[in-house]
Amino acid sequence: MGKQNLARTVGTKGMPRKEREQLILDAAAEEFARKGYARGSTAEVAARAGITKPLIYEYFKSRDGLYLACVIRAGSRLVAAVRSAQEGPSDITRAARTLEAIFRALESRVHDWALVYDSTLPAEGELHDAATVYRRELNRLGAAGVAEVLGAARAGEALDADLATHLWYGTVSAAVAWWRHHPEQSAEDMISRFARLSAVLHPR
Amino acid sequence: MGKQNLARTVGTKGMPRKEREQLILDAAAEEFARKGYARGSTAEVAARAGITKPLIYEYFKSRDGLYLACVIRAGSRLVAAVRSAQEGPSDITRAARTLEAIFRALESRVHDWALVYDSTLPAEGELHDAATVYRRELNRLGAAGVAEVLGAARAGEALDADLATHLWYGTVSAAVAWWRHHPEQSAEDMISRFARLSAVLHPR
DNA sequence: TAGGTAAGTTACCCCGCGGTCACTTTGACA
DNA sequence: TGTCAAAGTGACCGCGGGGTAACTTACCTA
Repeated sequence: MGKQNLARTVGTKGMPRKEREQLILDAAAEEFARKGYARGSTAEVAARAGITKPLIYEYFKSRDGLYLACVIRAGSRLVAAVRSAQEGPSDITRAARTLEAIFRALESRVHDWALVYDSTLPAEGELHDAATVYRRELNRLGAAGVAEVLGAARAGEALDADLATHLWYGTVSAAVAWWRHHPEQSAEDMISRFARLSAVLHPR
Repeated sequence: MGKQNLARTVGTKGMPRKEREQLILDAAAEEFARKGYARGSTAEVAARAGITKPLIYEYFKSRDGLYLACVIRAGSRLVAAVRSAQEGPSDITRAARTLEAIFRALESRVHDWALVYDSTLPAEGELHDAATVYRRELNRLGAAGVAEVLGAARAGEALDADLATHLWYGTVSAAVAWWRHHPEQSAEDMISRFARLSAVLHPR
């Protein structure tokens, strides 16, 4: 008795491991989102988290390991949100629902998007693979909505659909980037802005 | 006589200065566009250009000076192309003309776009200022086209117009990024793809 | 309260890259 | 063909950042 959770607390200096882990991840997400994968530094992350560099390596093995954890957390959250927005009618409204889900998921976590879509990630390797998994899945889900907007306009070649999907996420990325410069906007604000614009562009 | 252009040719080892300058700029543009400002290295640029590092510093003073020259060349070309596309009727066709001008200007120079819109540029300083000048000008020109598409839909707030302009360039950037992955496409191909897509999205 | 173990830190190594200096090579002209 | 200035290079420095070894500190148990 009194021994079963010994290993959990022994040596705990100041903070339980899980909690500190999230703290580091928060700091890293902010740092990497601000400066990008290429320019973000582990020392800076440590400073933000109020600890020192070696502790980060104790927790995450390497700089890439740290970024990987960030991407996984951000990516899986996003995918879950977008996935749950797929329920409902399979018509033009799906694209709007998807978009709204993205904005709501990013509320007060705007930088998560930048982690998954960081353009300075290496072109190969574990990190690239992980990011690609989330991008591909978000792409797949987004493509469904895009396809329904394009509707029966089957005329286009296969590449047109591919391009359209890229444009979709390019546009969303631009919107998110704009949002980061206007942090006073709520998710609902963004949603209604987008609704207004798309009404002008696509009057049905 | 025979002395007036002495200073031009004396010591010319292998190649006149202007020519080598363009050669270095080509190599740098490719390197920086591939890896981004943050990760591009001067040694690699030198290798691509078939010379050594100190010569780059002889020609361009510093790494930032080199990038600056790249941005100026790329940015001024783009601005000139887009500007000349503004002549013509002030109606919905302007946005299309602007877009076409961009694609044509980028034919066989796709990476020029990435140089001006590189997201890893420092947030302040001479380099940032220069890039901002071109971005702002392209933005201003693009905004005119966007405004005419939005038309009399004055209903939106002022911020909506700002957002719309950002979305415009986000979308163009996405298209250019897609183009870089499909280099076999010609500018005309891209233009007609875009025409098809926008016809579906915005049937008038 | 003694001691053992995990948590956390200090001080260091190493490498890549921006940047430079002293030296060598080239070619136009007398 | 010898000379001299410009063109070009090899070898080096300093610094910043990833990564690690060895020490110190805090907490839990007996």
